[in-house]
Amino acid sequence: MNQLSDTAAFSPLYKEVKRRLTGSIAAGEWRPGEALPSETRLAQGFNVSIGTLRKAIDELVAERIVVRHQGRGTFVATHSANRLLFHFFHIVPRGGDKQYPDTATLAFRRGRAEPAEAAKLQLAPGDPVLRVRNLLSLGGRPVILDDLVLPQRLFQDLSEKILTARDNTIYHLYQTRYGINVLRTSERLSATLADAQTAKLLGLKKGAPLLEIKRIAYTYHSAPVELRRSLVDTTGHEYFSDIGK
Amino acid sequence: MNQLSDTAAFSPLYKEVKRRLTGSIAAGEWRPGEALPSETRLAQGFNVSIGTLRKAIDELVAERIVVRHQGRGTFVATHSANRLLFHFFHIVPRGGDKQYPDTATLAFRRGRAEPAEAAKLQLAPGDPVLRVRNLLSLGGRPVILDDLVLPQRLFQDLSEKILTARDNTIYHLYQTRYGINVLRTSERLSATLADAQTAKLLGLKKGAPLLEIKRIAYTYHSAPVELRRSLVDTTGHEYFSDIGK
DNA sequence: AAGTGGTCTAGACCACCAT
DNA sequence: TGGTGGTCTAGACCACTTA
Repeated sequence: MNQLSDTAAFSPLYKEVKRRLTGSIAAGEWRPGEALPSETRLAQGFNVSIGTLRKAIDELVAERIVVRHQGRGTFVATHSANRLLFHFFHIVPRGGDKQYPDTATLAFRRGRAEPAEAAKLQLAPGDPVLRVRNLLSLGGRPVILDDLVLPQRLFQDLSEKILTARDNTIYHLYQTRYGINVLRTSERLSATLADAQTAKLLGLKKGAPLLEIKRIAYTYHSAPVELRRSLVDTTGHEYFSDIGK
Repeated sequence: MNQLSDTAAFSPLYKEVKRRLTGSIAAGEWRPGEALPSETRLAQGFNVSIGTLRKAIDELVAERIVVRHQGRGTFVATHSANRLLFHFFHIVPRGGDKQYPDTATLAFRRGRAEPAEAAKLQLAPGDPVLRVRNLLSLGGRPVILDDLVLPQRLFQDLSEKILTARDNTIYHLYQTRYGINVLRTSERLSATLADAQTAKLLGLKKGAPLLEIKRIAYTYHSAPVELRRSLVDTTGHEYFSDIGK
């Protein structure tokens, strides 16, 4: 008796449940780190069986939108330092263990979106954006130069002070202060040569080989929220990527 | 009444079913492209409920070991050209669509595993290996130089003739001729500069920036089957990586 | 029409966590 | 001890493919 959804397009019941749950999370009904109601209660609330409710949550778990803890409950995923380190940060020492980067903000400016940037961020050309330049160090040595472009609209009151005062990752700041949860990234990598300015910042000679990473970060419903270009000195570090399983 | 597995270690019933299915597939009981028995029959065979059987297959699908087709059956996954293109081949034209590479084999030699290679391939140093050098072209221009190291033991009769006579991807050859199904890869990327020989092969100047990719390819049970080093001219192409969702 | 996978249900029991 | 998620069952019906 629940098979008929009120929308015109057909879709399985558990997809509809998943959509409503995602909507509630995106709307902030349960904040990151908070527990959802128990499966029994949610199933009753949606008027579906526990099996159907669980199938919906299975997919949210697979997409890392929520996390289950047996005996405790189901929680909205957060950007803990560990999650960043193991999920969105791909630079590791050659033959060593992962380590946390130290970030120094070199520049913070307001500007307007170039046409190419606007297209990637789904903005109109000329829309206001924030431009941030960070220098990341690993093991005390500068390794990564990051240039970020953020839609001003999504980060209303973000200032250099707020940015540098954070005591956690930048994605954690997006999440806690602006309710923006980065879930997915798309990256394009290539090799390039250091120009004079970049070489100086990274302590290299002009013309040294650098790994260039262009990233688009997305939140719920594949909405883009950040553009990032990284230049990496791969003398002592590498980018890793595991595909499958 | 099925809860008790005959092994000492506890594990859910569906994991045991999954393990047996993986074992049968790895043993060649059903070849790639062939259909498994229907879910009803499998459930009866394992003496479990259809739900439990489906949960086991769900995980095999997630790991791309099998593929389901509604109304037709469940099939052991194959390395179709499309699967390679969309799953294991990450070089795309800047701002263009994916295309298939043309491969030319430049060298085929027998040798012995260096210590570092042996460790990555889980061999003993000095074990016999095959060394293959391929030049891959996209849009008629050479873009990628590949150097492969393969354990001789896994590719008994592989010769330059067999390698170059293939009419499909190299992973398809592994699968059809040697029963080796590449499921997962682990890659490390860095930037480097072209030496004289590489520059000549790729039509570049010595010292041009190149993307270096070191890959280990794995089959069932995370057994390594191939070592690969790629040098990519990223003038007109990029490496892409999508994380999440 | 027959057979396959896909969805959904209702309920039992187990493993784990907090108290 | 009570509540949570995790596993397992048995069966009904739907959607899709093939003959």
